[in-house]
Order: sequence, then C-alpha cells, then structure tokens
Amino acid sequence: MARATIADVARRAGVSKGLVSLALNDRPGVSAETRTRIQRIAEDMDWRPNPAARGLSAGRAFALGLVVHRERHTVEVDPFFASFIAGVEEALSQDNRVLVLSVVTDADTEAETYRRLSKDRRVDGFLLTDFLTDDHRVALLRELDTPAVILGDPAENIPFPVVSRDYARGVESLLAHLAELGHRRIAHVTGDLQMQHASRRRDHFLTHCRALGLEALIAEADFSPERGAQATVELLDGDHRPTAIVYANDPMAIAGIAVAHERGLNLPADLSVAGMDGSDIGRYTYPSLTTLNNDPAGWGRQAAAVLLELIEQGEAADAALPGADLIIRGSTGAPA
Amino acid sequence: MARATIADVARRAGVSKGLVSLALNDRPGVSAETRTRIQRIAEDMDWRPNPAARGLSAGRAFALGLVVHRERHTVEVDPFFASFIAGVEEALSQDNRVLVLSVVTDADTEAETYRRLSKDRRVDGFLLTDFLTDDHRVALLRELDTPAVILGDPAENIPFPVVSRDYARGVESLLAHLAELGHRRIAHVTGDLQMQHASRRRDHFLTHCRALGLEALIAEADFSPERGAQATVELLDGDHRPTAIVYANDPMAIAGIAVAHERGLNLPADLSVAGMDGSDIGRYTYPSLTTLNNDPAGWGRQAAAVLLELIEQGEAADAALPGADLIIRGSTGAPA
DNA sequence: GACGATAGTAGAACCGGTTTAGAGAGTTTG
DNA sequence: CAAACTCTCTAAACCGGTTCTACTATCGTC
Repeated sequence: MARATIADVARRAGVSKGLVSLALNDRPGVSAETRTRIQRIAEDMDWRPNPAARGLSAGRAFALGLVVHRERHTVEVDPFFASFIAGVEEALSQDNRVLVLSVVTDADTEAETYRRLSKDRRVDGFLLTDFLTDDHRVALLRELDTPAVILGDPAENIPFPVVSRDYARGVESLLAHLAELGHRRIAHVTGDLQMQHASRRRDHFLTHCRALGLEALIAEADFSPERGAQATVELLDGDHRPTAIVYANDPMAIAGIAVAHERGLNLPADLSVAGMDGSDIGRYTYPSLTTLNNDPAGWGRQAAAVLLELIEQGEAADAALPGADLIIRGSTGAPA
Repeated sequence: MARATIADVARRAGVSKGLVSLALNDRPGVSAETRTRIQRIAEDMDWRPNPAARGLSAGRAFALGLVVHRERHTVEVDPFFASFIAGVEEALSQDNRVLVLSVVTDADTEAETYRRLSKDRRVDGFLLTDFLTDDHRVALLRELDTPAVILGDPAENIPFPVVSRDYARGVESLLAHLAELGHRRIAHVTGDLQMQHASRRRDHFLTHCRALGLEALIAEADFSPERGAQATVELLDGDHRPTAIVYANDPMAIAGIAVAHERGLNLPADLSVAGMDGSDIGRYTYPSLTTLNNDPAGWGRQAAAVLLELIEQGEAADAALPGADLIIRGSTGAPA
C-alpha cells in the first residue's frame, strides 16, 4: 500500500537514485534507452514523487494559496467562489498541485495568514481576489518576495500579472437595454468602493449613463444584501426616484427585489432591477434577474494558469478574459 | 529574510540539532535550564519549523483535505461552504495547519482526488460533507487507510467519527409552528435523497407530521433551485395543493417563493414557505424566509477539531452540535 | 573507592527527493 | 598514441526536520 519511492525504482532498474531522478524529470545526461526503461518501470510501480520530499529539496510547495477575507456576516453570500475554485482546480490537478484555502474574517489575521503561508513555504504563490484600489497586499507580498496574480483591473502599475475581464461593454449594453426600454433615470448601488472592481463598475456606470444621456444616481453599499436593501430603501424614498436600479452584484439585487416587493411594487413595471454577477440563483428569483455573465470558472482557470507560469518561468503576461455580456431576464422591462 | 533553520538555532545555542528538536517539542531528555535557553533563542530568531521537512520526516502533511463534489451547474449555489471553511480555519490556524480544498464536478475525479491527496500525503485526513446513505468514500478511505470525519448522522455503523446536529427537534418546532398557524396539509421538497441528510430530513418531516396529525406530501428534488422550482410547480398544480411547503434547503425555498410569486400567490397568506439552512440571504428575500438555524461555522470548527484529535490520538469520539432551532421570519403565516 | 544508575547531550541515520562532482568507457583530435 | 573531450552513470551531499544510539559526567550506594 505504501507508495514506491525513488530508491525502489532505482533498485528495480539496477541504477542509482540520481539517474532515476534525471530520467523521470526529462533532464539530459541519460541515454534514451535507459530513460525509457526507467520510465516504464516507474510507471509500472505506480511511482509518484512525494511532494514533501520534492518540496524540501526544491524549496517549493507545489501549492497555490487563496486567502478570502470576508466580514463574518458577509461570509456566506458570495456565489463567486465555488465556481472560481472549481476553475482553479482544472488548471492545478493535472500538474499534481493543490489549492490551499483560507477564509479569514479580519484584516490582521489576513496579513498574518499571507505571512505564514509564504514564510512556511506552504504555497508558491497567491491568487489575489477582491483587489482593493490601494491594496496593502501588494507591498506585503513584495516584502515576502512571493509571486501573485491579481484578479481585476488595477489603475496603477502593479508588479504582478493581472487577469481582467472587460465590464465596460457589458455595462454599456445593460444601460443601452434599459434606455431602449424607456428608462431615463437609473441608479447604481455600488459594492464596497475600496474594492477596485466596485469602483470600476461605478465608473463604467457613470461613463455610459453620460454617453447615453441618462440621469445617473449613485447609492453606496458594500456588496452585502443588508446594505443593498438599505440603499434600495433610500433610493425608493428619495426625491428623484429612479425607474431602474443596477446593483454591483447579484445578492444585493436579490435583496433589492425583496424591498421593492415589500412596498407592493410591481416588477419590472414599477421598477427594473439588474445585477452584475451572472449568478445561477438569479434564474430562480421572481422576477428572474437580468445580469451580466461572469464565468467564475473561467476566472479561476485563467488566474491559476497565469500564476503557474509566473512561478515556473519567473514572469507571466497579463491576461484578458472575454468581456462580460448581458443576460436579459425578467427583472427589466419598460417603465409603467 | 530566509527563515532560520534548526541548525542555525543549534549553532547559536552551542548545542546539537537533535537537542534543539527535543527542547522545542517539549520532549523529555533536556534539562529545564537548557530547554528554556533554547526556546528563548528560537523565539528570538523567529524560528518556525519547516512543514515540508517535518512532514517528510514524520510522514505527515499537517493539512486537512476537503473535497467538494458538485455538478457543474449546481456548483455555485451553496451558502454552506464559505462559513464552514471559516470555521475549519479557526481550529486549524493556531496549530499551523492548513486546509487543502478541491472542488470536483464528477465522481471519477472525486475518487481520483481522494486517492491522490492521500497517497501523496498531501493531507492527513478528510472532512466528509454531503454524506451519502451508502457512501463509497467509506470503503475508499479505509482502503487508503486515511482518517476522516463524517458530517451527518449515518444510520449504519461507520468506522469513522461522526459530527452531527439534531434536526428532529427543529423540524418538530417548524411543523408545530405551521400546525398552530392552522396548516393541515404540508409538503416537503426533499434534497437529493442519496444524501443522508436529505433522507433524514424527510424522515423527520414524515414522523412529526404524523405525530401532529398533519397530512404530509413529498416532492423529490435534489437541493438545486432548478429542481426546487420544478417540484413547487408540481405541488401547486397537484390535486392536493398544500398550504405550506417545507424545503430541504434555502436555495430551493427561494426558488419556490419565486414560483409562487409568478403565479400571483400572496405569501404567506396563500402559501407558507420554509427552508432548513438558516442562510443569511433568507433575511433579505420577500417575504423573508422562515428556516432552521444551521451555524455552518460551528460545523467546521467541530469537525476539524474531531479530525485533528483522530489524527493525533488515533481515535476520537463522535460529537453532537446543538440542535437546530427555528428561525421564524415572514414566509410563514396563517393560511387564508 | 569502585560500581551502577541516570540525566544530559552529541552525533549519525533517516525521510524521499534533487543536484553536483567525478569516475570510467568510448571517441575524437593533433 | 597520448591528450582531450563526450557520454553515461554512480556516489555523495543536501534540503530541514525527527529520532535513535551511544558517550560522558554526575550522583548515590555499599
């Protein structure tokens, strides 16, 4: 049951450990004949390198790290991560690597976790989600001299590769769709504006409202359904009540729909609503939720691929995912 | 920047590596004086054991594994895992251990992942969620001779410790609540009945309906909002339309609410609805969702603690979490 | 004062890989 | 034909811990 070691393979092949290592890692210095013989024997014995041994020798962990920072009450509501991780997995498992996941609920623990995982060599690099406009993790990871890849679209010049998706076009089609339906005053409920994708989405919203000649309202929230609901109340109570609300993510949109229902509004006639996450649960709300598609698994695959390249090659180019486009469902319609 | 090794500490203390190891692991054979001196020096040098080295020597990984199996289209909608993992984290980080997470979308990959993580010694044990009534993972992990802890309440005798939560009482209070409101015919939309907690919840439902003299209907689904919606349609179209529907989880309940709204039903007057997950998003639906509290973080903390004990001590007792109790919100009321 | 017991410590082996120096055989070169 | 060079391979060191064996000093005992 115990796995065969490289010494077992060497013994069986009648050669030294070192030669087996060279043969199995496709390194020069082994005759073609011996190499295939060793490879055949290794396969036959179901040999697989022990990651701890290899890691000790190479100073690598063969693992990627993902540290998710969520406030305690916000932890559960994010539909992004499961699919994202499934995507990461696809890029990882073929290479016998592994994902180390940590969920932390405060900033100190977050920094401590990055430190620990990096210094203990538990991971070779990090996937940085929820990137902040001025993200302290950049300095931290430079100090730790640890590779990372950023998910988002940072304004500044960042010393790590970036994986991004264009939302400008998606937001534009969403607003064009609303304008075409006859909406003239549209609100946006933002995510946590410290987060770079939240402020980007707000900027896209404002830019394209202006371009389309729409009146734009902004209500600040933080991606949580609680704040989303609260922002919705404010908008519906305000003097300039919008006929449509675009939420920075789907959970807030769902909470917004609930607020509207509570007031007896008829959706979408009295109020159109849209999200920006493309989440599956949005198919099953009432009305079903117009949103942008986001393909979290695609994010995961691509981010992991870039990070692996950075770790292996020492450098990696930025990558752009296909732009998010519009998913029209039942929650948007002509205003009454 | 490079971390101090045990040899550095030994040199600085003027003793041998071995003695440092004994001193820092609180093992006998070191004089009290020398021990504190070494400990002080180690702390001073910010020494921390290298997990790869320790793992290689001890044959352990100092990591726990969690393999989540979800169909591709169901991946995202589970509010359980993020909080669960946050709970696991609490039990782990103090001990400098780590969680290795894998999300897989088919059964073959699932088995392969357990094999790989175990044989490569990437983890020391597994947390088994979504336990099936006749779960193939039990045999697999016995074959691999790998510790595991089961989340659920299996009927059979299982060679692994079990962490369970009592839902019987919660289901009973939920049904009593509905009965008191005047409901007489109540339906249950089940989860995937292969899963042990799904069949348990159905059994509790049937038992307590009988005890309370309620007419019980069962509609089979699989925890996905899609099937939850479909089951709701069937129930509402059926000859014996219930006045209340209890869903095996919250996402299905949310989808059920949407179906009811779509038909112009007034909730809760025309139909009462309840979930069983205690999810936060249920606060922000319309109407807000009556449900059972589930405390996923508590599950995580406890399961990790039991698994660590099993790994350390070679055995661990079952653990029972506090029973789930009723959270009454707006989606249940007296039938019209 | 010789003896054994015991505490405290050094040193080496080991875990399972990778890497490097160098040995031996065969081939080219001046 | 000897020197230089290639090619293939072995042996040993190394990564950073843990653990086992054996040695030395100290102590108590008769």
